[in-house]
Amino acid sequence: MELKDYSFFKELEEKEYKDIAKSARLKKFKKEETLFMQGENCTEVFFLKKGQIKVYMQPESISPKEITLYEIMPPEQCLVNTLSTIMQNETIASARALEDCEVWLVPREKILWLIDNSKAYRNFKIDLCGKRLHKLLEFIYSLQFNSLEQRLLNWIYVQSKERIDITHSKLAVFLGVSREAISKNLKSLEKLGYITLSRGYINVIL
Amino acid sequence: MELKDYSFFKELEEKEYKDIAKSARLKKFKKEETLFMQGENCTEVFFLKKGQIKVYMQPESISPKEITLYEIMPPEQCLVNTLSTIMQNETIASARALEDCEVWLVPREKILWLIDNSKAYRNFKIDLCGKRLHKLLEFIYSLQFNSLEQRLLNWIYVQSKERIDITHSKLAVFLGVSREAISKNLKSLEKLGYITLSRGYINVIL
DNA sequence: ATATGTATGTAATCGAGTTCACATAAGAAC
DNA sequence: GTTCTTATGTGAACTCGATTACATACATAT
Repeated sequence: MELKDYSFFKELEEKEYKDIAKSARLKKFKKEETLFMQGENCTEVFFLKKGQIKVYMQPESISPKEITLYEIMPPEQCLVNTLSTIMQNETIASARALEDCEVWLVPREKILWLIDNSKAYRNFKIDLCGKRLHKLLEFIYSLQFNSLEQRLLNWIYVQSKERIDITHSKLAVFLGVSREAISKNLKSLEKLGYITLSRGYINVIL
Repeated sequence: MELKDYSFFKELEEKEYKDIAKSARLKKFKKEETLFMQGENCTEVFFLKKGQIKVYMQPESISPKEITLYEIMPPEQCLVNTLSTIMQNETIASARALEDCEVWLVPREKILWLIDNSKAYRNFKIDLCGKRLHKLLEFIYSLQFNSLEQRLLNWIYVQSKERIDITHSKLAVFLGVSREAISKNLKSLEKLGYITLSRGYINVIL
């Protein structure tokens, strides 16, 4: 996906778009590389060209634990990154490349200009913000009220694939629980007839 | 707090402000009354004149359980309410008056107009959004990584009062846990020397 | 001062997830 | 094939909070 393909640029005049495009720098991130860390202050907004990133939090203590807040692919943008950039404060979450990524970095001033001058960009951001907030609240809801079994089942259905390639280990990190708890609950979902399990993937029974 | 006291109105021309003020209707909510329920679609944005409201989620099943997402007082606005109004979708949370409230309801069109025409309002909303998101992520963090004892201690310090008037029961509903768990953990914080407990209030030891 | 309602303390039991410690199984590499 | 690595299964002990069921303490009204 090219920079000009972001819907809101269509509304801009050629000159204005060029100005923004010129200010953007393209950066590549290898799989597993960090885009930003919690505690850092973002100074540019990411426009994903290629790849997929995930945004997560880790406990203060050094530990392999983490919990995934959300994952992003083009043409989505990261709300945490945008708000940290605009507000010039520290992010509370981190972002990591899930695969090799290419990203345009657009500096803060251009984003501020876009917000003030592009209705399309404003709408894009409001929409982003609305959807992200909704999903974060759903996330809080599930942490608070759903059993792990229910969270797993939701996760499986959200994938909307018949075959999901993932190990129990990775799923455990994703959901922020132990691997054993994942194995046990998946087994129980298998007994209930929702899925069948194999090494490295899950088959969803429709 | 009067409608005209909201900072972003100062930037508007008299005529523009009058137009918005005219469209707003003042509504009173008694303590405990519901401002909106999860599943509803907000059509107006709340401008709190007086009082305090809380935004919370409840499980689907009928139960007295709930978890508080945040509380609001003038001149804050509710992000969930704003986004539901703008995006015309269902809220995933509910709001209730913590005390007798007075609220101006400003219709959707005026909010859209403000976003497009008032830089001050935009900044107000971006700021609101940034702060709220930050707190929601902190909230997710504490649900995921902190023990109840730690969450309690954080809550106590956030109050930044020497004497906090609250019952264990209300605190339990607020944090979405059982009253017994609150009593036990408060007792343990008392033994650790952080607080002293009395009927109806907590004294924080500085 | 006594009665009443509400707040708080506490103990027993249960359930869900963690941690630790292995056992076993499936692929990949040799 | 055999070996090695990684994924999965499983059990035991443990922790934390939920639930249930009371006991007790405090505050106010009468």
